Amino acid sequence: MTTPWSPTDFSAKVIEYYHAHGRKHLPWQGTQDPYKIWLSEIMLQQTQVTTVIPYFERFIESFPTVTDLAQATDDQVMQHWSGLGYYSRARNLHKAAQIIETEFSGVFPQDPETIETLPGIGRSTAGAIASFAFGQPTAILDGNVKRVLARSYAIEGWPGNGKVLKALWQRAETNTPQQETAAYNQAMMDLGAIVCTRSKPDCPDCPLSKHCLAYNSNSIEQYPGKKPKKARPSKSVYWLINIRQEKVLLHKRPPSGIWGGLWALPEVQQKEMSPDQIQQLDPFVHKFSHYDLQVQPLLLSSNADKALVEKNSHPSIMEPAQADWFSLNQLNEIGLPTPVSKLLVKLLEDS
DNA sequence: AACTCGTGGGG
DNA sequence: TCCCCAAGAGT
Repeated sequence: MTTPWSPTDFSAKVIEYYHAHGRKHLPWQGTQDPYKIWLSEIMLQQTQVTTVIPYFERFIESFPTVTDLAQATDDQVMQHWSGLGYYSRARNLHKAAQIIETEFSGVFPQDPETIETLPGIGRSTAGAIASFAFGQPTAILDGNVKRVLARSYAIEGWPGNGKVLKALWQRAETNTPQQETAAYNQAMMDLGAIVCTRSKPDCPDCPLSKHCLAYNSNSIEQYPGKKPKKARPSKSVYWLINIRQEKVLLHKRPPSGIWGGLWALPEVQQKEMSPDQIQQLDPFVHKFSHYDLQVQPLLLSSNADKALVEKNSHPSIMEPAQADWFSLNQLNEIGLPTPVSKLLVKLLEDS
């Protein structure tokens, strides 16, 4: 019977791993600038490191400080997030930058409770910023830490479950050391990303294997518990492609809902145009994590009734979407959903 | 508590 | 190809 790690021995092993093998040269490391650390933490939410790196570099180049970000337009910010997904992150980031400017005189708050009041920053992200930027002894609990803790202490159940999450936070708080917290937090994520991976973990080389309850009971695969799977629904829509004088008509999507704040092709559920006014392009399926979107792109001929298009493009009369015409160059200055961007690029290549 | 919110990597 | 899920947060 294996005895579990004591919190002090656990954190000592983890910190030792940081000095020997931890990641220290990612683009947002080697600085204590809270703005850069904050930006990286937001981009890294549910997004892999290799995906984030080029977005982070471009973003910092265009908006080097929180003041630059606060003063940027919505479209500028969304353009820099285009393709990264979870666009509420970008809208909340922009809002938070303006709050920091107006309510905190441009100075990033240091205590975790205040940091967590900013939009888009939850408990774990607040803990990460407070420890990395300000050296505070705050705990984090991202996917990596959840996996390492669930295995080390054989914490059963899916982390999305409230009780399981509470148990994981309890263990995270207990094990987070008061000293060298930043090194500990970074190393926990490094262990999860490099050694304690979700498939084929490298237990023989893990500094925590000696007292890892899952490893020593040969039940690594049971931890963390898996998310219950559900059927993915499917939606069908038409996208209207209306090109006049080298410009394409786009609509700005409302702030809430899918692709909020991005410019997309006008979308309708049914087509009410006569067949001679439209050309059906190749249909395709865009797969989200929670549903499939079946898209039938419709290329409108130049004599199609524009008024009809406009009418169909506004599902709600109460809240008409913002619409505008964009030239090819202007498409680089706004946020576009990935499938819209791909479709337009393909269309322009063919013509 | 359960659901929503993107996209891409890797098995 | 299909499926899981990533440095989670908001509602």
